[in-house]
Amino acid sequence: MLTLSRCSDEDRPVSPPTAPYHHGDLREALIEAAVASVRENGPDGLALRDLARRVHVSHNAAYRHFADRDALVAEVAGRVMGSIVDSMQARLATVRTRDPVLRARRRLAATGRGYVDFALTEPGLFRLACASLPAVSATITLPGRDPLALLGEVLDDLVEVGFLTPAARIDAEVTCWSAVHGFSILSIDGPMQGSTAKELTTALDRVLIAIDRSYAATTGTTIGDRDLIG
Amino acid sequence: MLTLSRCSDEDRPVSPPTAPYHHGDLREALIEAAVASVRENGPDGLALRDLARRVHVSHNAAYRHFADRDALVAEVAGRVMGSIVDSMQARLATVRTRDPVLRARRRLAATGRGYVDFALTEPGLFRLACASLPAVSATITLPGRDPLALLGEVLDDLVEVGFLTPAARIDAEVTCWSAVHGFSILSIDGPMQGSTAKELTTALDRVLIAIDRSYAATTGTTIGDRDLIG
DNA sequence: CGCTGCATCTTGACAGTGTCAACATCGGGA
DNA sequence: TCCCGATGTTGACACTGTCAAGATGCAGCG
Repeated sequence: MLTLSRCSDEDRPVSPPTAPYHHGDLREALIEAAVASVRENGPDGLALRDLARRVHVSHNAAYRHFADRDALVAEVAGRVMGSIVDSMQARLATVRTRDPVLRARRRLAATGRGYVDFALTEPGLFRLACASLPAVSATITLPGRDPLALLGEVLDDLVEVGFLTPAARIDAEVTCWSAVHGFSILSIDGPMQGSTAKELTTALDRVLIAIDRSYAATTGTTIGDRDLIG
Repeated sequence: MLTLSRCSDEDRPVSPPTAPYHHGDLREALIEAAVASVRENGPDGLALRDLARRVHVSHNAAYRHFADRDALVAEVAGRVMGSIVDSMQARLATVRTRDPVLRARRRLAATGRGYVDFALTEPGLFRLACASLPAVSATITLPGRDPLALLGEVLDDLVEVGFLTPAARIDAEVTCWSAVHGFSILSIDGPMQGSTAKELTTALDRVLIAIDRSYAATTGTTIGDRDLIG
């Protein structure tokens, strides 16, 4: 084997045909490449030099657009947060119930389902978002792209329709987010990995029911355990 | 600055006085060094070569005791799990209540408090355990060293005293573990980082109360919201 | 007591990574 | 038109994990 012939560092940064010296939008291209890479190889597989190769640009070109590696992953993590919001909203859109109380309760459950949907569908990206959570929460999350904010709105509705006591509303984000986030982790990396989709669904139902029941107790609302399912 | 004078690779692996060629128990020394390193610099700061320097041994010596880096961190993560169990048990030991039902409920809360205690006290080690959760759950966790198993016992007690319905017992580990795990994450890396100890305590109380209330509802037990506090 | 086998540790090398400094190139405003 | 600043490139350095080969010392056997 030729020892030096394939030093990957010297990979031609010469672009494919018709590529100008200045890349069209290198910043965006790098982010997209990063998303693809994390999707395939998980957060640990992310390497600036590898991204540069994928985009046909020299290593170091990224430094014109990101201060360092962490800045890049923070940006990607921010986008992932946005995608999580999308996933939650997709589930929210499926709630058609008219009755205000039941509707609000089902919307809370839908929020959780959407969150877990994303974790199960994109485990690599989800792990990245978890691992770089400090960086993300340091960043100003764009309005409408923050899962916790969306959760907060749904919880507010729950108070408005009288299902949730204002006292119990305090720190409710923590409880709810914890439940679905923890469930996601256990599902993709913990003892529940390898479970069938059906098993996961019913387990998640139980978690969501537990939350619902907990809040019903604050106002003394009588509920049925299958209210949230269907 | 002298450019080459400090190539750290050539750091003398010559041991301090009185060190034999064969290290006494290199494996254990490496693990302890790893714990110290993670405690200081977090999971990402962990480097085999750095550990070797700390223990005054050449790089590569670790390979006689661990297949690769991942094996080392898996071992460390396993120990961390054990420490988490210790922390939970420390809290369990403080529950002195006689009344069986209230005792079982408080033991569940104590379990959660112990888990969060560890996360707040040792955020670096806690993050390592989270990040390498897949590796840990692949390993056979030693009996009595598994947080989930301990949680399971406490939950069984809750059924025995009639506070928790057998039906609600199903997947209860997931709900409970998710709640405290998620709370820990939010506290050390999420939007709650920077909160005072008091704020965190009352927030955790609310989470634990929500769980308690949820389970009380399954058997129709009437409870007071301050039962778990004090 | 001496020799030999083997687990343990060391040396040396290679590929890969992030990051800094210096240089090249292009496009748009004076 | 020219020049300057943004963008991209080249080259280097320190650091990492990991493999292959050699050195070393203990333990057990003759």
